[in-house]
Amino acid sequence: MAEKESLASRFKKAAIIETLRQCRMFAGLDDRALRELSELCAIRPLAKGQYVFHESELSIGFYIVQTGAINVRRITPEGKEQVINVFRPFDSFAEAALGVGDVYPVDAVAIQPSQVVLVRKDPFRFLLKSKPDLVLNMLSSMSIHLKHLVQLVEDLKFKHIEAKLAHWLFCQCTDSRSSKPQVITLDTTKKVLASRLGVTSETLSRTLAKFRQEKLIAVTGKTITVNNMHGLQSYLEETADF
Amino acid sequence: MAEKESLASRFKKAAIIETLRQCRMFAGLDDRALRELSELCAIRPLAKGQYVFHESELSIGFYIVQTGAINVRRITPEGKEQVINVFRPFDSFAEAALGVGDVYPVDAVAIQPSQVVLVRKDPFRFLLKSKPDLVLNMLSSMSIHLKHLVQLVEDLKFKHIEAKLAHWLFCQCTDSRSSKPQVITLDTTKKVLASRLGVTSETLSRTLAKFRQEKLIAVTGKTITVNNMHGLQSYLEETADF
DNA sequence: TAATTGCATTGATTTGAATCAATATTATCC
DNA sequence: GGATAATATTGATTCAAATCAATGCAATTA
Repeated sequence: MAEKESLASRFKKAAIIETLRQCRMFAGLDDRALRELSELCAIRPLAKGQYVFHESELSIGFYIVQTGAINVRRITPEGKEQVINVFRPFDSFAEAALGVGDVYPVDAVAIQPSQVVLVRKDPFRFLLKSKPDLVLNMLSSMSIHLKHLVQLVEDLKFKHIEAKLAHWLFCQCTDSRSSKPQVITLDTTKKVLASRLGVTSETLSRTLAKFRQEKLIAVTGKTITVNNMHGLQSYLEETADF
Repeated sequence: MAEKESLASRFKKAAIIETLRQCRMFAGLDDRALRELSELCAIRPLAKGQYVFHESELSIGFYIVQTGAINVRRITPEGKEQVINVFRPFDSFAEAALGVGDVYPVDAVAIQPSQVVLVRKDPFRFLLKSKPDLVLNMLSSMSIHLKHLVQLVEDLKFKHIEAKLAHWLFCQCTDSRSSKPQVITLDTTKKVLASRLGVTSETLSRTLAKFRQEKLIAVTGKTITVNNMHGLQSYLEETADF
């Protein structure tokens, strides 16, 4: 009996650790840190329509969605606009509860049968206090993630595929000012890269061919050699149409 | 003379403390912590159109809006403006400057006469070590920022403008499942919304007109009333996975 | 080795959004 | 208030990328 419970408990803990690992806030932490963190977590199963918490309720921590979907209705401090956010697996919500403010300023309700992981506030705070390197890891990891997202947005916002690709290549190069050839190795298929740049694989293929013809790059399988970074940059400055 | 300066200085410090107190990142910190924090801050008054910092500029810290409004954006190679976000009083921006990156990845410019509080990077880093609550608030702020960016990417990744706009409207609604009309109030111009969705203002205008003709929405100035959320959702296609 | 499968390249055609352009409409400033 | 600028709508045209389609290539498996 006790053995069975222990087994179930261990299984739950593993599930919590996996959820934490996939959450943006904890991405990049090592297994030991995640295991320590999981000690202060709990799983809450929720029926459709069930509240995770109500507005003005005393906050006990923040949550990460494991399965299902949670609808959080916020009221911003200044304006009256009520912005809804639907949180899906591995999204965290109610992070504001981490502050010393002791009530939730929002409602959170499951719009599907769901499971959420509760990260208890006080033990979390205590853990951070005793593990300064954990803090630095989290901050730097989130900062890097933010940077990546900003860059992704930049790539997507370029109008022409030539600029998107040139910008992406530019950002992949370790030394973008160097005039020496730089070798980039794709860690995914070209299909995925195309998707990342927001174009079809055919269009990416054509653009790589174009750059190849202009001797700006050389492509062999999954390696791209940038021969003329300056030439590529001209696609960033002006999309001069000939 | 010295007394006058001291008086002005004390007044400024009080203003900084009040700004810090109202900023999400520092909400709930006690007066002593705020006073300590204010020691590493400075006030910068800005004329309309004046830059807080330029892209690629060496970062000296991050900022909190005190009064006015700051437009964080980048200028495309074609010389067009891409709005990342408009920050209003007590919003913080350029927190990414705290990470390893030592330059600002964007421009920040005052769109009204404004005042911002600069939080200097190096002394802040030092302070973090001794103030765990500071860390908690930073974590929550960054986590929320991440969520916003992820949503922006989602908007941009849709292929058709109809899907982008439908998705955006969907995310703005207080209750997306309700069949009752939902009212959304734009806090920016339609130009900015168009930029956010990655299209021209003309295209946004046409798409709003299209949705209006189909009786899905009603538009009056800066308010959009969603009459038929279900009809809008039919415009959502499959989301590209990356 | 041939056969299957998934990825990549290249061509022909279509289409959706950008651009160019003209005109409303709203907001801002003397 | 009226003048001026900024924003918004609508139309005609152009163009870049998607789509449709065929083929090539490389890796896995029998």
